[in-house]
Amino acid sequence: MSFSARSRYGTRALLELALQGDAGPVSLETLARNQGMPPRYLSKIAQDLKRAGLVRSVRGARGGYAMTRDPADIEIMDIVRAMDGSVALVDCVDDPAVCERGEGCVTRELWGRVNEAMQDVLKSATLKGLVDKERARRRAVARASKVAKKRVSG
Amino acid sequence: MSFSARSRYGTRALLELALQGDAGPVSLETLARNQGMPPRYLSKIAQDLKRAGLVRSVRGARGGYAMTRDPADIEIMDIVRAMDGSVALVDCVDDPAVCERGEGCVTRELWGRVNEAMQDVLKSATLKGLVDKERARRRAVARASKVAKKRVSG
DNA sequence: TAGAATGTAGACTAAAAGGGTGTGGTATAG
DNA sequence: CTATACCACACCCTTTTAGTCTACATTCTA
Repeated sequence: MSFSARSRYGTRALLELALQGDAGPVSLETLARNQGMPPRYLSKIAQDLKRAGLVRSVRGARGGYAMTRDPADIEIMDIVRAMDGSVALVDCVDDPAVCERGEGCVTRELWGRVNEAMQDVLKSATLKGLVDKERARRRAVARASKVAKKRVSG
Repeated sequence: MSFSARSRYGTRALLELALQGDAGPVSLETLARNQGMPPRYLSKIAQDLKRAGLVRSVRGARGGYAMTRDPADIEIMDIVRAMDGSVALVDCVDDPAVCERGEGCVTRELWGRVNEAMQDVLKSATLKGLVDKERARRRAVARASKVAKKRVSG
């Protein structure tokens, strides 16, 4: 029971893309380097993000990937779903037929509640939320290092 | 990202055990049969439940497994933890050292929130809760079938 | 006390999933 | 034309998962 590297990488790739703004497509190389991910693996992930319509690609020299929509309109849930296919902690939650125990199963109802709690967070968080937090964090870091320098030189 | 069979079996085993009440130990055979689980596999699971102190075992003829505490004092979280070791959706949530990105990672903070949401449900649900629901369900089923019979005969 | 019914221990295995690499393309800017 | 991208897809390795098998220890009951 854990998030796949796919989902985590996918989210970070999209985060990086959004951070880069609209200055033309960003290459896999850059995305991978900036976020510390295996470039070749990321290339597969990028394909899936593209298939899901979360990014578009530009081929050829100076190509790369770019956002297709406003980060505010991308729920993290969308990313996870694109990466892992489903976001169900237990199959029978989505598809009762999977289990002969069927509807009345009390444990299933429980897993369903857990599932829902998880998805609620995933749905309420957007890419924009991540971007804003990351920008704030970077500002804070920059400020702190300026203070540190001042202290050293002073 | 899904619950292991271990956790699900473990929970159902405990549920069945609690449903049986205090009429002496219940054998693996019975537990497995009543809940539709592979008996041999369940035997391993039962070992782990025992190691976690969630059940005790009685060896020899007419032996089996029995509860060690009030179902109201067993959180589903306890069971899942006993079965899967950890209940973290992503390692770095428990152990920051896992990831060189460290504290400031905004995605990590997000996974942490998801994790927490999930664990909240797992902690708030107790075995007693499951038992009560299952008893209620069975009563409802019994009532429905009585009505059906009446209708047929009447 | 024999033997049937039980749990205990741990090696073993088959299949799947997960994470990642490699190779040989195709498109496009300059 | 060529360097720089993406693209498709086969391949590989390791770990995990779910489950079985064998041999053994304990205890009830006849």
